[in-house]
Amino acid sequence: MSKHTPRHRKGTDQPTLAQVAEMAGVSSITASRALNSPERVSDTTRQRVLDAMDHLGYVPNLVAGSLASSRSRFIAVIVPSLANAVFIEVIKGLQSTFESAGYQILLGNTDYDIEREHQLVRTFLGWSCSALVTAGLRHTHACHKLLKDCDRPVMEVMELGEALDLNVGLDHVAAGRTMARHLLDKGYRRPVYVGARLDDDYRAQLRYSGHAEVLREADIAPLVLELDQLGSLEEGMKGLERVRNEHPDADAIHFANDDLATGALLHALRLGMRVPDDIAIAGFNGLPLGQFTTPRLTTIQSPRDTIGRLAAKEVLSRLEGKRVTRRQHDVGFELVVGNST
Amino acid sequence: MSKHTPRHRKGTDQPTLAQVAEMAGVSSITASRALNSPERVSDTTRQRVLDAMDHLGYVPNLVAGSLASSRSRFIAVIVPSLANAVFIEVIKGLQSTFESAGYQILLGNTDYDIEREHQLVRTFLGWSCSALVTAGLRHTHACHKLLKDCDRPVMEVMELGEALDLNVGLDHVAAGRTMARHLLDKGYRRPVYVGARLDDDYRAQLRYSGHAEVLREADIAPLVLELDQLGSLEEGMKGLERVRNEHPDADAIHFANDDLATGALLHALRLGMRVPDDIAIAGFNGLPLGQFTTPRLTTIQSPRDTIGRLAAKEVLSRLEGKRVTRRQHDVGFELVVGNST
DNA sequence: CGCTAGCATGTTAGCGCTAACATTGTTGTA
DNA sequence: TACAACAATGTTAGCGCTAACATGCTAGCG
Repeated sequence: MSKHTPRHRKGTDQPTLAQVAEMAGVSSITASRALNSPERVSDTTRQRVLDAMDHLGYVPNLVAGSLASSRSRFIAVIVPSLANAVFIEVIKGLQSTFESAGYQILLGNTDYDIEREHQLVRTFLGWSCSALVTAGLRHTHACHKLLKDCDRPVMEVMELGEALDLNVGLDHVAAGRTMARHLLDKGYRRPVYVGARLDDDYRAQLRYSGHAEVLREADIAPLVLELDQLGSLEEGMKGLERVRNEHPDADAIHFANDDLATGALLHALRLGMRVPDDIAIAGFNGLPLGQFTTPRLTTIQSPRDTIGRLAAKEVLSRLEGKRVTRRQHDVGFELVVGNST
Repeated sequence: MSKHTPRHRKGTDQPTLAQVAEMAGVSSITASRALNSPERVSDTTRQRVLDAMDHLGYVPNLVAGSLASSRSRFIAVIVPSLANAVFIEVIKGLQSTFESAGYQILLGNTDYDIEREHQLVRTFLGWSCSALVTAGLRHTHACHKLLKDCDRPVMEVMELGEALDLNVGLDHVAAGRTMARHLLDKGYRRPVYVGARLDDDYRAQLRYSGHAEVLREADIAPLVLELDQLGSLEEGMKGLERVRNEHPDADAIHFANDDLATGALLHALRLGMRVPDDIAIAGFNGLPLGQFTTPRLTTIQSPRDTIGRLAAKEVLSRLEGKRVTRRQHDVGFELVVGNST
């Protein structure tokens, strides 16, 4: 015979919907509806409920709501780095669109580690996120499976290719080709591609492969040089130094991004080098920074804000149940010719 | 007489702990413990449970766990803007520290609107966040109350002052004074303070008040000029133009931040002006950008990464139940004299 | 050999909310 | 007048997990 000592759990001592409902003299489901589907409750009742909420300082417990409805208004956003302005701008685009649709962003940072991505995906799925947005098409096998089977919109951004579900980005190989062609057209014959951690930042590697392809077609052996830090002015400076030491006859540097390129450009000017006469410098991204230097940086403008906004818009259409016709969107890119090449 | 048609709810069709437990031949609480307090389960049992989880592709439902335990491992982080590198760096500092302690960051962006902050605080409390970190000491009355009564660590960062609970930041008035003094020491007598949206970015306003104070002590009437965009190179360029039109005799510009200052500096160089001879330029923040120009920008270095890390560390101590002795930490600042003043 | 301490595991009862179905009253219409 | 259609509200039963208490078993001790 078990004795029935009544158990007690702590909970938060916040007011609950039931208390609000009692105060307003309605059932708790009515109080719930007053908040979540106000059109299903009469005006007078709704007002009484809202007054009671105000009075008690009620804050809805979204965890409980989420469990009951098995929907959270979370969007998981997974990026490889916060140090790079590119991802920040994509996040901004995503955030403004999702927040105005009443979704909350759950931000995860992988530090360019796909194992970490897998872990983040698990966590976010555990929070019943409504959709996932992740940078890139490369995942661990397990993560790929998880994303494929998770039965909610999955958006892969930044690059185009064979995607799991939705895909917004640009063709990085083509971008690399475009810049390499520009350099050849301008008469440079000994360009060096300088990136950092290319195994991790494989989009930079894709751009390099486009670059190398064009050079080989012109019978020029491609040269590549790899740095340690992904995108900083400081590291760009080191990049310039290393090119001067290791490839003293180089006539152009094609940097993997604008941060590196601008760092090198400003350093070159400081050393009294003439850009582009002594050495030409090109970047990738089209950050404002590079457009404020003298000479202006030659770069490739990527529509980062557009990626964020478009990705969010497509995910929202899916969440609203609309049939999505196009799963893939190429946002393109634009060669911006400055005076540094 | 009610008929008892058995009801069915959908849920997610994901495997549950109960299924894992059944497969492993244990009760669900044991399966739960195998994950959350492994030291309370024997090695063999734990292994059987973990195998079953693997086999079923189990992903823990964190929403349910959170509801049951009324703890969420979320840290709410509220910043006024993502456009500003300063907040990004603070976020990075917070993120790396919290993530390695197993907490997930919930990011909110107020766009410098304290009503929006209030709304975000409500949402995040609704998610049972373990702690809140917010930028600044100014809140709506209702938000202040909510934060005061929410019974979890609240950390206010960026500026020092009368805080709700924990506080990590620096003295912006003193920073403004320091830069103004530097300008006077260097012999400038007609400096203009240039900021943007000072009512919203009230920390810039605080710096101005320090600046103005020092000028008045030297019997110089402070001048201020207000721009529309908070921090962009482009807007800094406009700032320089406006100063030239509206205060043609100005000999120095004290910008509210380095983005504006650097934009003005690069623009001045492009126009062929001599800096600091024709006009001196100073900033605030110590972004790498300003240290790469020629001349280097005079600015005030704020330890942004430290703010993030220290804030996270203090919050974690509190979450781990340690008695916190100091609620307030002044991270200080440092005048960095470049060649632009 | 009885007793206690402690470890491994189980039973029960919620956490606070909402889906699904049920009930009541009110209106329109043939 | 009867009845369908609908609008407003209520009842019940979970969502999947873990806190709190309960139990059984082994080891250690005088």
